[in-house]
Amino acid sequence: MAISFAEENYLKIIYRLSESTSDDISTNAIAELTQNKAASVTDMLRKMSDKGWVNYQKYQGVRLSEAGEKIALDIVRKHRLWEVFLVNKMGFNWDEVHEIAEQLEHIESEVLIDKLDAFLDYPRTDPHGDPIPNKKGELPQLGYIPLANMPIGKAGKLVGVAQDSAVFLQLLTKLNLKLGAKLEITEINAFDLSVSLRIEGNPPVLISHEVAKNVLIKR
Amino acid sequence: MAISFAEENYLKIIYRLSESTSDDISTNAIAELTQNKAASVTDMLRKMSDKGWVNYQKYQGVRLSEAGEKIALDIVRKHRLWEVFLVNKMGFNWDEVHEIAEQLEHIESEVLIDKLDAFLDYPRTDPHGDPIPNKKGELPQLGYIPLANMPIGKAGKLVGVAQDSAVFLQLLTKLNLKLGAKLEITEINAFDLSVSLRIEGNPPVLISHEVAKNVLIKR
DNA sequence: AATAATTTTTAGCCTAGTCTAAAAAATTTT
DNA sequence: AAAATTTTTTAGACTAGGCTAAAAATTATT
Repeated sequence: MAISFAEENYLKIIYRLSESTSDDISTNAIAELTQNKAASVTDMLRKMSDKGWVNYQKYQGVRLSEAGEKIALDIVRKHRLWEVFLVNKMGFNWDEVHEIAEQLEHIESEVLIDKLDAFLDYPRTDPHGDPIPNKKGELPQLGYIPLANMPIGKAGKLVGVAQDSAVFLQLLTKLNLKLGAKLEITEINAFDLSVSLRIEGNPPVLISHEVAKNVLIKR
Repeated sequence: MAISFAEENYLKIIYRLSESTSDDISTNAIAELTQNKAASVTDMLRKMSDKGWVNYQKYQGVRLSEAGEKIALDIVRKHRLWEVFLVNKMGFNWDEVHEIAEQLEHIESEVLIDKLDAFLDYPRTDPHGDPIPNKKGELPQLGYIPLANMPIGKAGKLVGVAQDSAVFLQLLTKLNLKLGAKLEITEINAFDLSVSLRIEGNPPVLISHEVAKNVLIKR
């Protein structure tokens, strides 16, 4: 019973949504990211629940089962490794690779992925700074995450940046974002993923998703 | 109106069948290679005819239209470039790459293929010696083809080999296959693609598909 | 040329994955 | 706590791409 593209996509998206919350994931949230209607999502969740990949109670939302998480991590691993390939070997910019990696992540060959991993010299993060799970589905312990991935309401400390272009660092200075600063996300705007950020207890300021992706924090 | 995986597969298979004959391609031949039933093939041919990719007259077989051949050549180009990648960069053996390339050939990104082509240093043939079409769908003029691709009943002259391992060359000697020999395929066995070969007018001898792939001939 | 065998097509059915419209449940507002 | 709103599910329909069984056309054999 092989897994279909559609099923892989659902699992990946539920995983992504689970990264930034410990709540159950809602039908609507999934519908938005898969670009399907809520009714279609309900259908699919029921089927995937029957297969044991998710735990789903109607009207209550869904979360990945152990088996489902394993599959999702494998897809994420493939996606991120291909992104490294596209940027490091094929010369794409890091903002051009997502759509292509969305396709490549569905290629089925464990040995290919092992060889690709070796060819890329066993990278620990993708070009956006996101960690790459290993074969067993374990995430490398980086000691930091991108600010953009920090759950709303939790505090973290700025420990580094994923980029060191002059313009980026100048912007951080202007925003008063310095190493060691205590940060807390108060809101993420769905429209552009811009982040409302409280710095050292001051009133929140707005920063772009782009900036939030490149600021590294420790919980 | 994007093209589907299934449609790409049909076009590729019709192209492959057209390579070794100038007759129309039969429903049954396509059914065998696509692993579908003849009835399903008929359905699909009707649909692809409506889209203008093939010229199809019921009971008369099918051939690619100009548009269909362009698409088929593009898929063949992608398939063969990915095979070069798998062998030259990822360290696969040339007999392990077909299934993976079958998947990779459906990845949609023109710029990726351009970059891959450059990364591989613009190869003219794939690891099996088959020519790689360029962006415009033109096949490089190699001056030879693998014996395995020679139509039944046509004569050719041995002009080279695609491999130079000792065991392979020893086998050629044993078979009395030497440079300049006049060759003619009398039969191809569907079971293992082994080839019944007449050498210099002598009674036919049997050689494996593996050997036939690595013997290069000029028509 | 008639019959037999083979190939191809038609007709009707099935599954996966999607949709819309309406109903039901949960949540928010008054 | 009742009403209004939002979210989710159900019911029924659609398309792509398959299938089987039977009918029709083509090809081969007597």
